[in-house]
Amino acid sequence: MLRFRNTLTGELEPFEPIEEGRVRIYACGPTVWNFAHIGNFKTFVFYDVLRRYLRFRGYKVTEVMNVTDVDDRIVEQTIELKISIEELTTKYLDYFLEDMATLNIEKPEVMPKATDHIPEMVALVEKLLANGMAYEAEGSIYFRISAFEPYGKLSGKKLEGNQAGRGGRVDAQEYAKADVSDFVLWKAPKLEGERSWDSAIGAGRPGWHLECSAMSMKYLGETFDIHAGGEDLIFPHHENEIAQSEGATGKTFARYWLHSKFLNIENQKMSKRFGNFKTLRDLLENGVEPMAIRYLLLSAPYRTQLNFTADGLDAASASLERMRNFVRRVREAQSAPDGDGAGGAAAARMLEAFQAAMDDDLNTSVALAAVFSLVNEVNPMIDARKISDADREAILAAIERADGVLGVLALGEDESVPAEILELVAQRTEARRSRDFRLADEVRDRITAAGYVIEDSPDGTKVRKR
RNA sequence: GGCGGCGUCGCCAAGUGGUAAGGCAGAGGUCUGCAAAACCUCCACCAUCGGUUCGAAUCCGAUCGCCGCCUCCA
Repeated sequence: MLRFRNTLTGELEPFEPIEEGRVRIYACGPTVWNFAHIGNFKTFVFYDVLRRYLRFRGYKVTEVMNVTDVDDRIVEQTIELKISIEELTTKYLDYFLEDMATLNIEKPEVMPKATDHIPEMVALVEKLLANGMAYEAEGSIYFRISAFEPYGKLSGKKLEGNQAGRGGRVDAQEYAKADVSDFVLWKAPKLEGERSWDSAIGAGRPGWHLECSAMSMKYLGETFDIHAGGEDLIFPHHENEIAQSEGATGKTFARYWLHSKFLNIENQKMSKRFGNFKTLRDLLENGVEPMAIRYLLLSAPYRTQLNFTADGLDAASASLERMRNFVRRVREAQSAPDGDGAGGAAAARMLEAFQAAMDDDLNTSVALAAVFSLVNEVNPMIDARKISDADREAILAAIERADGVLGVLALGEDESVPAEILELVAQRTEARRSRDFRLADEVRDRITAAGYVIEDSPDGTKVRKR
Protein backbone atom coordinates (compact mmCIF):
# COMPACT_ATOMS: atom_id res chain seq x y z
CA MET A 1 0.00 0.00 0.00
CA LEU A 2 1.37 3.37 -1.02
CA ARG A 3 1.58 5.82 1.83
CA PHE A 4 2.62 9.44 2.12
CA ARG A 5 3.48 11.58 5.08
CA ASN A 6 0.97 14.37 4.87
CA THR A 7 2.16 17.72 6.20
CA LEU A 8 -1.44 18.56 6.96
CA THR A 9 -1.74 15.83 9.58
CA GLY A 10 1.86 14.85 10.19
CA GLU A 11 0.73 11.26 9.69
CA LEU A 12 1.76 8.54 7.30
CA GLU A 13 -1.48 8.09 5.36
CA PRO A 14 -2.57 5.51 2.79
CA PHE A 15 -2.84 7.19 -0.56
CA GLU A 16 -6.21 7.10 -2.25
CA PRO A 17 -6.83 9.39 -5.19
CA ILE A 18 -10.16 11.11 -5.72
CA GLU A 19 -10.61 9.45 -9.07
CA GLU A 20 -9.71 5.80 -9.32
CA GLY A 21 -6.53 5.26 -11.29
CA ARG A 22 -5.72 8.92 -11.78
CA VAL A 23 -3.66 11.35 -9.71
CA ARG A 24 -3.79 15.10 -9.96
CA ILE A 25 -0.75 16.93 -8.66
CA TYR A 26 0.07 20.58 -8.28
CA ALA A 27 3.75 21.26 -7.79
CA CYS A 28 5.09 24.70 -7.03
CA GLY A 29 7.44 25.61 -9.83
CA PRO A 30 10.20 28.09 -10.51
CA THR A 31 10.22 31.85 -10.46
CA VAL A 32 11.94 32.55 -13.73
CA TRP A 33 14.08 35.55 -12.93
CA ASN A 34 17.44 33.81 -12.63
CA PHE A 35 19.11 30.41 -12.98
CA ALA A 36 17.61 27.75 -10.78
CA HIS A 37 20.03 26.42 -8.16
CA ILE A 38 20.82 22.94 -6.98
CA GLY A 39 18.49 23.30 -4.00
CA ASN A 40 15.60 24.01 -6.35
CA PHE A 41 16.48 20.88 -8.22
CA LYS A 42 16.36 18.72 -5.12
CA THR A 43 12.68 19.60 -5.00
CA PHE A 44 12.14 19.22 -8.73
CA VAL A 45 13.81 15.80 -8.75
CA PHE A 46 11.51 14.86 -5.88
CA TYR A 47 8.46 15.87 -7.97
CA ASP A 48 9.85 13.81 -10.81
CA VAL A 49 10.37 10.70 -8.70
CA LEU A 50 6.89 11.17 -7.29
CA ARG A 51 5.21 11.28 -10.69
CA ARG A 52 7.32 8.45 -12.06
CA TYR A 53 6.52 6.26 -9.10
CA LEU A 54 2.80 6.95 -9.31
CA ARG A 55 2.96 5.80 -12.90
CA PHE A 56 4.99 2.76 -11.83
CA ARG A 57 2.05 2.01 -9.55
CA GLY A 58 -0.31 2.20 -12.48
CA TYR A 59 -1.79 5.65 -12.05
CA LYS A 60 -2.34 8.14 -14.78
CA VAL A 61 -0.71 11.36 -13.67
CA THR A 62 -1.63 14.94 -14.37
CA GLU A 63 0.96 17.25 -12.91
CA VAL A 64 0.63 20.99 -13.07
CA MET A 65 3.75 23.00 -12.38
CA ASN A 66 3.34 26.74 -12.39
CA VAL A 67 5.82 29.16 -13.83
CA THR A 68 5.92 32.35 -11.81
CA ASP A 69 6.66 35.07 -14.29
CA VAL A 70 5.53 38.05 -12.28
CA ASP A 71 6.51 38.86 -8.71
CA ASP A 72 8.46 41.48 -6.76
CA ARG A 73 11.86 40.25 -7.82
CA ILE A 74 10.90 40.07 -11.46
CA VAL A 75 9.32 43.50 -11.39
CA GLU A 76 12.34 45.06 -9.68
CA GLN A 77 14.72 43.31 -12.03
CA THR A 78 12.92 44.43 -15.18
CA ILE A 79 12.77 48.02 -13.98
CA GLU A 80 16.47 47.96 -13.20
CA LEU A 81 17.45 46.38 -16.51
CA LYS A 82 14.84 48.39 -18.43
CA ILE A 83 13.52 45.30 -20.18
CA SER A 84 10.08 43.75 -20.40
CA ILE A 85 8.84 41.00 -18.17
CA GLU A 86 8.55 38.73 -21.21
CA GLU A 87 12.13 39.35 -22.20
CA LEU A 88 13.45 38.41 -18.78
CA THR A 89 11.18 35.49 -18.02
CA THR A 90 11.26 33.80 -21.42
CA LYS A 91 15.01 33.67 -21.24
CA TYR A 92 15.15 32.07 -17.83
CA LEU A 93 12.26 29.74 -18.53
CA ASP A 94 14.23 28.39 -21.48
CA TYR A 95 17.26 27.85 -19.28
CA PHE A 96 15.07 26.18 -16.72
CA LEU A 97 13.62 23.74 -19.25
CA GLU A 98 17.12 22.91 -20.44
CA ASP A 99 18.23 22.21 -16.89
CA MET A 100 15.21 19.99 -16.28
CA ALA A 101 16.10 17.95 -19.36
CA THR A 102 19.73 17.73 -18.27
CA LEU A 103 18.63 16.11 -15.02
CA ASN A 104 16.26 13.76 -16.84
CA ILE A 105 13.26 15.39 -15.18
CA GLU A 106 10.07 14.73 -17.10
CA LYS A 107 8.06 17.69 -18.23
CA PRO A 108 4.84 18.13 -16.27
CA GLU A 109 1.65 17.80 -18.28
CA VAL A 110 0.81 21.48 -17.79
CA MET A 111 3.19 24.36 -17.10
CA PRO A 112 0.98 27.42 -16.89
CA LYS A 113 2.40 30.90 -16.61
CA ALA A 114 0.96 33.31 -14.10
CA THR A 115 0.67 36.15 -16.61
CA ASP A 116 -1.51 33.98 -18.85
CA HIS A 117 -4.05 33.57 -16.07
CA ILE A 118 -4.79 37.06 -14.85
CA PRO A 119 -8.55 36.77 -15.56
CA GLU A 120 -8.80 33.57 -13.51
CA MET A 121 -7.03 35.25 -10.64
CA VAL A 122 -9.21 38.32 -10.82
CA ALA A 123 -12.29 36.12 -10.77
CA LEU A 124 -11.05 34.41 -7.62
CA VAL A 125 -10.47 37.75 -5.91
CA GLU A 126 -13.94 38.90 -6.89
CA LYS A 127 -15.35 35.81 -5.27
CA LEU A 128 -13.49 36.58 -2.06
CA LEU A 129 -14.57 40.20 -2.12
CA ALA A 130 -18.17 39.08 -2.61
CA ASN A 131 -18.15 36.76 0.39
CA GLY A 132 -16.37 39.23 2.62
CA MET A 133 -13.06 37.43 2.97
CA ALA A 134 -11.18 40.11 1.12
CA TYR A 135 -11.05 43.88 1.42
CA GLU A 136 -9.59 46.80 -0.44
CA ALA A 137 -7.13 49.30 1.00
CA GLU A 138 -5.31 52.01 -0.94
CA GLY A 139 -6.04 50.26 -4.22
CA SER A 140 -4.68 46.90 -3.14
CA ILE A 141 -6.79 43.94 -2.06
CA TYR A 142 -6.05 41.83 0.99
CA PHE A 143 -7.22 38.56 2.41
CA ARG A 144 -8.71 38.88 5.86
CA ILE A 145 -7.20 36.03 7.83
CA SER A 146 -9.57 36.45 10.72
CA ALA A 147 -12.39 35.53 8.30
CA PHE A 148 -10.91 32.07 7.69
CA GLU A 149 -11.27 30.12 10.89
CA PRO A 150 -9.00 27.13 10.11
CA TYR A 151 -6.08 29.40 9.25
CA GLY A 152 -2.85 27.78 10.39
CA LYS A 153 -3.96 24.20 9.99
CA LEU A 154 -1.14 23.30 7.63
CA SER A 155 1.79 24.94 9.38
CA GLY A 156 0.50 24.60 12.91
CA LYS A 157 1.12 28.26 13.47
CA LYS A 158 -1.08 30.23 15.75
CA LEU A 159 -1.35 33.86 14.88
CA GLU A 160 -0.76 35.03 18.46
CA GLY A 161 2.71 33.57 18.93
CA ASN A 162 3.66 34.44 15.43
CA GLN A 163 5.70 37.57 15.20
CA ALA A 164 5.32 39.09 11.79
CA GLY A 165 8.64 40.19 10.44
CA ARG A 166 10.63 38.16 12.92
CA GLY A 167 12.44 36.42 10.11
CA GLY A 168 13.39 39.73 8.59
CA ARG A 169 11.30 39.27 5.52
CA VAL A 170 8.71 41.94 5.91
CA ASP A 171 7.28 43.17 2.67
CA ALA A 172 9.59 45.95 1.59
CA GLN A 173 6.87 47.75 -0.27
CA GLU A 174 4.81 48.53 2.82
CA TYR A 175 1.28 47.99 1.78
CA ALA A 176 -1.56 49.09 4.01
CA LYS A 177 -3.26 46.24 5.80
CA ALA A 178 -5.95 45.98 8.42
CA ASP A 179 -3.95 43.32 10.24
CA VAL A 180 -0.24 42.60 9.89
CA SER A 181 -1.00 38.96 9.23
CA ASP A 182 -3.31 39.63 6.31
CA PHE A 183 -1.76 38.96 2.95
CA VAL A 184 -2.09 40.72 -0.35
CA LEU A 185 -4.16 39.24 -3.16
CA TRP A 186 -3.88 42.05 -5.64
CA LYS A 187 -1.19 44.71 -5.57
CA ALA A 188 -1.76 48.22 -6.81
CA PRO A 189 1.30 49.55 -8.67
CA LYS A 190 3.71 51.40 -6.41
CA LEU A 191 6.90 51.67 -8.39
CA GLU A 192 7.69 53.86 -11.35
CA GLY A 193 7.42 51.77 -14.51
CA GLU A 194 5.85 48.82 -12.72
CA ARG A 195 3.86 46.46 -14.89
CA SER A 196 0.18 46.28 -14.02
CA TRP A 197 -3.02 44.86 -15.45
CA ASP A 198 -6.31 46.68 -15.71
CA SER A 199 -9.21 44.73 -14.33
CA ALA A 200 -12.57 44.88 -12.66
CA ILE A 201 -10.85 44.97 -9.29
CA GLY A 202 -8.60 47.85 -10.31
CA ALA A 203 -5.18 48.15 -11.88
CA GLY A 204 -2.53 45.97 -10.34
CA ARG A 205 -0.76 42.65 -10.35
CA PRO A 206 -1.36 39.39 -8.54
CA GLY A 207 -0.01 38.65 -5.09
CA TRP A 208 2.32 35.71 -4.65
CA HIS A 209 -0.14 33.05 -3.60
CA LEU A 210 -2.94 33.84 -5.97
CA GLU A 211 -1.62 32.18 -9.10
CA CYS A 212 -1.31 28.78 -7.47
CA SER A 213 -4.90 28.78 -6.30
CA ALA A 214 -6.31 30.04 -9.59
CA MET A 215 -4.27 27.79 -11.84
CA SER A 216 -4.58 24.62 -9.79
CA MET A 217 -8.34 24.99 -9.71
CA LYS A 218 -8.45 25.69 -13.42
CA TYR A 219 -6.46 22.61 -14.43
CA LEU A 220 -7.14 20.19 -11.61
CA GLY A 221 -10.48 21.17 -10.12
CA GLU A 222 -11.40 22.77 -6.81
CA THR A 223 -10.18 19.72 -4.93
CA PHE A 224 -7.21 17.70 -6.12
CA ASP A 225 -4.96 14.96 -4.79
CA ILE A 226 -1.44 16.13 -4.09
CA HIS A 227 0.12 19.52 -3.57
CA ALA A 228 3.90 19.48 -3.37
CA GLY A 229 6.60 21.99 -2.65
CA GLY A 230 9.73 22.82 -0.72
CA GLU A 231 9.49 22.97 3.05
CA ASP A 232 9.85 26.74 3.11
CA LEU A 233 6.54 27.07 1.30
CA ILE A 234 4.51 25.52 4.10
CA PHE A 235 4.25 28.94 5.65
CA PRO A 236 3.11 31.33 4.47
CA HIS A 237 2.65 30.30 0.85
CA HIS A 238 0.68 27.10 1.16
CA GLU A 239 -1.14 28.24 4.26
CA ASN A 240 -2.35 31.23 2.31
CA GLU A 241 -3.25 29.17 -0.73
CA ILE A 242 -5.48 27.06 1.49
CA ALA A 243 -7.08 30.15 3.01
CA GLN A 244 -7.90 31.86 -0.25
CA SER A 245 -8.93 28.66 -2.07
CA GLU A 246 -11.05 27.10 0.63
CA GLY A 247 -12.32 30.54 1.55
CA ALA A 248 -13.62 30.91 -1.99
CA THR A 249 -14.94 27.40 -2.65
CA GLY A 250 -15.79 26.09 0.79
CA LYS A 251 -14.19 22.81 -0.31
CA THR A 252 -11.00 21.01 0.64
CA PHE A 253 -8.23 22.39 -1.55
CA ALA A 254 -5.58 19.65 -1.71
CA ARG A 255 -5.79 16.35 0.15
CA TYR A 256 -2.13 15.39 0.50
CA TRP A 257 0.56 17.96 1.14
CA LEU A 258 4.10 16.78 0.45
CA HIS A 259 7.09 18.92 1.31
CA SER A 260 10.74 18.26 0.60
CA LYS A 261 13.47 19.35 2.95
CA PHE A 262 16.27 21.65 1.93
CA LEU A 263 19.78 20.58 1.23
CA ASN A 264 22.99 21.81 2.78
CA ILE A 265 26.20 22.26 0.88
CA GLU A 266 29.25 20.89 2.67
CA ASN A 267 27.22 20.95 5.90
CA GLN A 268 26.26 24.55 5.46
CA LYS A 269 23.09 26.23 4.37
CA MET A 270 23.40 27.21 0.76
CA SER A 271 23.53 30.96 0.56
CA LYS A 272 25.08 33.60 -1.58
CA ARG A 273 26.54 35.00 1.61
CA PHE A 274 28.53 31.83 2.33
CA GLY A 275 29.77 31.71 -1.23
CA ASN A 276 28.46 28.17 -1.61
CA PHE A 277 25.54 29.01 -3.86
CA LYS A 278 25.47 26.52 -6.72
CA THR A 279 23.46 26.44 -9.90
CA LEU A 280 23.30 23.31 -12.00
CA ARG A 281 25.43 25.07 -14.55
CA ASP A 282 28.17 25.79 -12.01
CA LEU A 283 28.46 22.07 -11.33
CA LEU A 284 28.45 21.06 -14.97
CA GLU A 285 31.21 23.55 -15.68
CA ASN A 286 33.28 21.77 -13.09
CA GLY A 287 32.89 18.54 -15.00
CA VAL A 288 30.29 16.86 -12.80
CA GLU A 289 28.13 14.44 -14.77
CA PRO A 290 24.42 15.29 -14.64
CA MET A 291 23.28 11.83 -13.60
CA ALA A 292 25.60 11.89 -10.58
CA ILE A 293 23.80 15.04 -9.48
CA ARG A 294 20.42 13.43 -9.94
CA TYR A 295 21.60 10.33 -8.13
CA LEU A 296 22.90 12.33 -5.19
CA LEU A 297 19.71 14.39 -4.99
CA LEU A 298 17.54 11.30 -4.75
CA SER A 299 19.90 9.17 -2.67
CA ALA A 300 18.24 10.45 0.49
CA PRO A 301 14.45 10.48 0.97
CA TYR A 302 12.82 13.76 0.02
CA ARG A 303 11.90 14.55 3.61
CA THR A 304 15.44 14.41 4.93
CA GLN A 305 17.91 17.21 4.78
CA LEU A 306 20.58 16.19 2.31
CA ASN A 307 24.21 17.09 2.64
CA PHE A 308 25.34 17.92 -0.87
CA THR A 309 29.13 17.63 -1.07
CA ALA A 310 31.91 17.20 -3.58
CA ASP A 311 32.74 13.86 -1.97
CA GLY A 312 29.09 12.91 -2.25
CA LEU A 313 29.15 13.64 -5.96
CA ASP A 314 32.22 11.46 -6.41
CA ALA A 315 30.55 8.66 -4.46
CA ALA A 316 27.35 9.06 -6.49
CA SER A 317 29.33 8.85 -9.67
CA ALA A 318 31.09 5.68 -8.51
CA SER A 319 27.79 4.13 -7.41
CA LEU A 320 26.27 4.85 -10.77
CA GLU A 321 29.28 3.35 -12.45
CA ARG A 322 28.72 0.13 -10.54
CA MET A 323 25.10 0.05 -11.65
CA ARG A 324 25.98 0.71 -15.26
CA ASN A 325 28.70 -1.93 -15.22
CA PHE A 326 26.16 -4.35 -13.86
CA VAL A 327 23.68 -3.69 -16.65
CA ARG A 328 26.43 -4.14 -19.21
CA ARG A 329 27.58 -7.38 -17.61
CA VAL A 330 24.07 -8.77 -17.58
CA ARG A 331 23.55 -7.84 -21.21
CA GLU A 332 26.78 -9.53 -22.21
CA ALA A 333 26.43 -12.54 -19.93
CA GLN A 334 26.85 -15.81 -21.76
CA SER A 335 23.71 -17.82 -21.75
CA ALA A 336 23.62 -20.79 -19.42
CA PRO A 337 21.09 -23.29 -20.78
CA ASP A 338 20.88 -25.07 -17.45
CA GLY A 339 20.38 -21.95 -15.34
CA ASP A 340 18.32 -22.65 -12.26
CA GLY A 341 16.29 -19.45 -12.46
CA ALA A 342 17.99 -17.92 -9.42
CA GLY A 343 18.70 -14.74 -11.38
CA GLY A 344 15.07 -14.27 -12.31
CA ALA A 345 14.00 -14.92 -8.75
CA ALA A 346 16.46 -12.30 -7.49
CA ALA A 347 15.03 -9.81 -9.97
CA ALA A 348 11.54 -10.44 -8.68
CA ARG A 349 12.71 -9.97 -5.10
CA MET A 350 14.36 -6.71 -6.04
CA LEU A 351 11.18 -5.30 -7.52
CA GLU A 352 9.23 -6.35 -4.48
CA ALA A 353 11.69 -4.67 -2.12
CA PHE A 354 11.87 -1.64 -4.37
CA GLN A 355 8.12 -1.20 -4.33
CA ALA A 356 7.88 -1.72 -0.57
CA ALA A 357 10.50 0.98 -0.07
CA MET A 358 8.88 3.46 -2.41
CA ASP A 359 5.46 2.71 -0.97
CA ASP A 360 6.83 3.96 2.33
CA ASP A 361 6.67 7.66 1.53
CA LEU A 362 9.14 7.28 -1.36
CA ASN A 363 12.07 5.91 0.59
CA THR A 364 14.60 6.22 -2.21
CA SER A 365 17.54 5.23 0.00
CA VAL A 366 16.05 1.83 0.64
CA ALA A 367 14.90 1.55 -2.97
CA LEU A 368 18.49 2.06 -4.13
CA ALA A 369 19.65 -0.53 -1.62
CA ALA A 370 17.21 -2.99 -3.21
CA VAL A 371 18.79 -2.41 -6.59
CA PHE A 372 22.27 -2.96 -5.16
CA SER A 373 21.14 -6.17 -3.50
CA LEU A 374 20.29 -7.46 -6.93
CA VAL A 375 23.69 -6.37 -8.21
CA ASN A 376 25.38 -8.16 -5.33
CA GLU A 377 23.40 -11.33 -5.87
CA VAL A 378 23.66 -11.54 -9.61
CA ASN A 379 27.28 -10.55 -10.19
CA PRO A 380 28.58 -13.82 -8.69
CA MET A 381 26.05 -15.70 -10.82
CA ILE A 382 27.45 -14.07 -13.92
CA ASP A 383 30.97 -15.06 -12.91
CA ALA A 384 29.74 -18.60 -12.35
CA ARG A 385 27.95 -18.54 -15.73
CA LYS A 386 24.62 -19.40 -14.22
CA ILE A 387 22.49 -16.82 -16.00
CA SER A 388 20.01 -18.21 -18.52
CA ASP A 389 18.34 -16.19 -21.27
CA ALA A 390 15.19 -16.01 -19.19
CA ASP A 391 17.18 -14.79 -16.17
CA ARG A 392 18.87 -12.14 -18.24
CA GLU A 393 15.60 -10.86 -19.59
CA ALA A 394 13.98 -10.82 -16.18
CA ILE A 395 16.91 -8.96 -14.62
CA LEU A 396 17.12 -6.38 -17.37
CA ALA A 397 13.36 -5.84 -17.30
CA ALA A 398 13.44 -5.38 -13.53
CA ILE A 399 16.30 -2.88 -13.73
CA GLU A 400 14.54 -1.01 -16.47
CA ARG A 401 11.38 -0.85 -14.43
CA ALA A 402 13.19 0.45 -11.35
CA ASP A 403 15.09 2.96 -13.42
CA GLY A 404 11.84 4.15 -14.90
CA VAL A 405 11.40 5.67 -11.45
CA LEU A 406 14.98 6.54 -10.55
CA GLY A 407 15.86 7.78 -14.01
CA VAL A 408 19.62 7.66 -13.47
CA LEU A 409 20.85 4.99 -15.88
CA ALA A 410 20.02 6.43 -19.31
CA LEU A 411 19.43 2.87 -20.53
CA GLY A 412 18.54 3.79 -24.07
CA GLU A 413 21.69 5.76 -24.65
CA ASP A 414 23.90 5.06 -27.62
CA GLU A 415 26.97 3.21 -26.42
CA SER A 416 28.73 2.84 -29.75
CA VAL A 417 32.44 3.53 -29.82
CA PRO A 418 33.99 5.63 -32.62
CA ALA A 419 36.10 3.94 -35.25
CA GLU A 420 39.32 5.71 -34.19
CA ILE A 421 39.04 4.19 -30.76
CA LEU A 422 38.28 0.75 -32.12
CA GLU A 423 41.35 1.10 -34.30
CA LEU A 424 43.47 1.82 -31.21
CA VAL A 425 41.97 -1.17 -29.45
CA ALA A 426 42.93 -3.34 -32.40
CA GLN A 427 46.46 -1.95 -32.28
CA ARG A 428 46.73 -2.74 -28.62
CA THR A 429 45.40 -6.25 -29.08
CA GLU A 430 48.03 -6.79 -31.77
CA ALA A 431 50.75 -5.43 -29.47
CA ARG A 432 49.62 -7.72 -26.68
CA ARG A 433 49.61 -10.69 -29.01
CA SER A 434 53.26 -10.02 -29.81
CA ARG A 435 53.83 -9.43 -26.08
CA ASP A 436 54.93 -5.85 -26.64
CA PHE A 437 53.37 -4.67 -23.39
CA ARG A 438 55.12 -1.32 -23.44
CA LEU A 439 53.37 -0.44 -26.66
CA ALA A 440 50.11 -1.99 -25.46
CA ASP A 441 50.13 0.16 -22.33
CA GLU A 442 51.01 3.23 -24.34
CA VAL A 443 48.03 2.66 -26.60
CA ARG A 444 45.83 2.04 -23.61
CA ASP A 445 46.90 5.36 -22.14
CA ARG A 446 45.82 7.05 -25.35
CA ILE A 447 42.46 5.31 -25.21
CA THR A 448 42.03 6.33 -21.59
CA ALA A 449 42.95 9.90 -22.39
CA ALA A 450 40.23 9.91 -25.04
CA GLY A 451 37.69 9.02 -22.37
CA TYR A 452 37.36 5.29 -22.89
CA VAL A 453 37.98 2.33 -20.64
CA ILE A 454 39.60 -0.93 -21.66
CA GLU A 455 38.62 -4.22 -20.11
CA ASP A 456 40.31 -7.48 -21.01
CA SER A 457 38.24 -10.57 -20.42
CA PRO A 458 38.32 -14.23 -21.40
CA ASP A 459 35.81 -13.28 -24.09
CA GLY A 460 38.12 -10.69 -25.59
CA THR A 461 38.92 -7.05 -25.01
CA LYS A 462 36.04 -4.69 -24.36
CA VAL A 463 36.01 -0.95 -24.64
CA ARG A 464 33.45 1.51 -23.39
CA LYS A 465 33.01 5.17 -22.82
CA ARG A 466 34.53 6.78 -19.77
C1' G B 1 9.53 34.84 21.79
C1' G B 2 6.46 30.84 18.89
C1' C B 3 6.60 26.25 15.89
C1' G B 4 9.43 22.11 13.92
C1' G B 5 13.54 18.77 12.48
C1' C B 6 18.18 16.31 13.36
C1' G B 7 22.78 14.05 15.83
C1' U B 8 24.00 6.11 13.33
C1' C B 9 31.23 3.34 10.45
C1' G B 10 36.47 7.98 7.37
C1' C B 11 32.17 10.19 3.91
C1' C B 12 26.88 9.82 2.24
C1' A B 13 22.74 7.40 4.37
C1' A B 14 18.53 3.50 5.87
C1' G B 15 16.58 1.55 10.22
C1' U B 16 11.45 4.34 15.13
C1' G B 17 11.03 -1.79 20.80
C1' G B 18 13.97 -7.79 19.60
C1' U B 19 19.70 -6.92 19.05
C1' A B 20 22.92 -2.19 13.23
C1' A B 21 20.34 -1.95 5.08
C1' G B 22 22.92 -0.02 1.06
C1' G B 23 26.61 3.01 -1.61
C1' C B 24 31.50 5.34 -1.60
C1' A B 25 36.30 5.17 0.47
C1' G B 26 39.95 1.78 2.93
C1' A B 27 42.77 -3.16 4.09
C1' G B 28 44.00 -8.21 2.51
C1' G B 29 43.19 -11.95 -1.26
C1' U B 30 41.46 -14.33 -6.30
C1' C B 31 41.68 -13.29 -11.54
C1' U B 32 45.12 -10.39 -15.03
C1' G B 33 51.45 -9.49 -18.75
C1' C B 34 50.01 -5.06 -15.91
C1' A B 35 45.38 -2.94 -15.44
C1' A B 36 40.06 -2.53 -15.55
C1' A B 37 35.65 -4.97 -14.24
C1' A B 38 34.02 -8.77 -11.06
C1' C B 39 34.38 -12.04 -6.90
C1' C B 40 35.91 -13.52 -1.64
C1' U B 41 37.27 -11.75 3.36
C1' C B 42 37.63 -7.63 6.84
C1' C B 43 35.74 -2.76 8.45
C1' A B 44 29.81 0.64 13.95
C1' C B 45 29.98 -0.13 21.87
C1' C B 46 24.04 4.25 17.10
C1' A B 47 26.07 12.67 20.74
C1' U B 48 26.15 12.39 26.40
C1' C B 49 23.75 11.20 31.06
C1' G B 50 19.59 9.14 33.52
C1' G B 51 14.85 6.46 33.25
C1' U B 52 10.94 2.83 31.36
C1' U B 53 11.25 -2.40 29.62
C1' C B 54 12.76 -9.33 29.81
C1' G B 55 14.90 -6.39 25.87
C1' A B 56 16.18 0.59 23.23
C1' A B 57 19.80 3.46 17.95
C1' U B 58 14.49 3.08 18.38
C1' C B 59 10.02 5.13 24.04
C1' C B 60 10.47 9.13 28.25
C1' G B 61 13.44 13.09 30.71
C1' A B 62 17.74 16.13 30.96
C1' U B 63 22.26 18.01 28.79
C1' C B 64 25.38 19.35 24.72
C1' G B 65 25.69 20.29 19.47
C1' C B 66 23.59 21.29 14.52
C1' C B 67 19.59 22.93 11.28
C1' G B 68 14.80 24.90 9.37
C1' C B 69 10.19 28.15 9.34
C1' C B 70 7.82 32.62 11.66
C1' U B 71 4.90 37.41 4.94
C1' C B 72 7.28 36.43 -1.40
C1' C B 73 14.23 31.40 -0.43
C1' A B 74 12.78 24.83 -3.30
